[in-house]
Amino acid sequence: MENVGVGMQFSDLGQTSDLTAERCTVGFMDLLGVHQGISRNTLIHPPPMQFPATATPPNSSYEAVTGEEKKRGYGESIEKEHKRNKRLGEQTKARVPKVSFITKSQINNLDDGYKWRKYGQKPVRNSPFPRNYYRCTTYRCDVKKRVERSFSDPSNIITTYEGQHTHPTPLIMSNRSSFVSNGSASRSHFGLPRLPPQLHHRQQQHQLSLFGKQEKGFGHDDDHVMNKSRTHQGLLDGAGLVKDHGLLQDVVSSHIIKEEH
DNA sequence: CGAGTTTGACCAGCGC
DNA sequence: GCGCTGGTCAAACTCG
Repeated sequence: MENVGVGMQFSDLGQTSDLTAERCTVGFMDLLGVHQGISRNTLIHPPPMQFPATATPPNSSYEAVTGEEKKRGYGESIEKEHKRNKRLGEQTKARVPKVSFITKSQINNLDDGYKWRKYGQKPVRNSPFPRNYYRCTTYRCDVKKRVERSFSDPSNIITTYEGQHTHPTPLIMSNRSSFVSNGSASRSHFGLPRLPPQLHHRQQQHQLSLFGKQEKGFGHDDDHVMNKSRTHQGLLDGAGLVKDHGLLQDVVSSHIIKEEH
């Protein structure tokens, strides 16, 4: 598992301080109110699922850009976006929570437990990879996300979520027994990516590594699924909710690079 | 047939 | 004013 160092700048109410990646992770978890069942080695989960559907996002803003990205101009684009958002924010007085993070993955469209509908695609300046625009398909939920592949490191997926879900994740809404008792429960119930066959095995191994070493040694795919189900039960709290909010599976290595409100 | 994707067109904001 | 760019729309298309 890769754990790229993150040079993070955390600014909250005017205070700015440098944080290590570890501190950053913990801090983010604090912000999200997630403390239990996550080891320090656990990678950051995609944020939108961290926010309870009705919760107010953390009242702070920070940005974290990997040194590499900053060197190569990504930080600059964020600055521009900051300016733009500031402008728009001043105009509208209704700034939407916006969270960006980098995910290391071979696939573009990670299944984070929500249903997304693609509504646009644009070529990115100075990048061979297009930017994709998605919108939550749930009725009256206006959350959007942008997904683009990092030009500096094509294995990095830059995802930006905008807004807050007005509903629980489908993962949470689903009946616990339906996927605990049924080994063939759909991947979406677990928030697992529906992978193309050629990527399936690789990604699955990647994901399994997130659940601990006890997963090693299960060679058969069905065993993978079944044991993954069991492992997931370990991630379920008493109410049948997933402690990792259904995201852990999606993140091979992700780093929050920005959040703003 | 419904849901999702693709893709060209359109619009607004910004910089020059 | 004009061109560029990011974001969105919507018709056509694909897929299950």
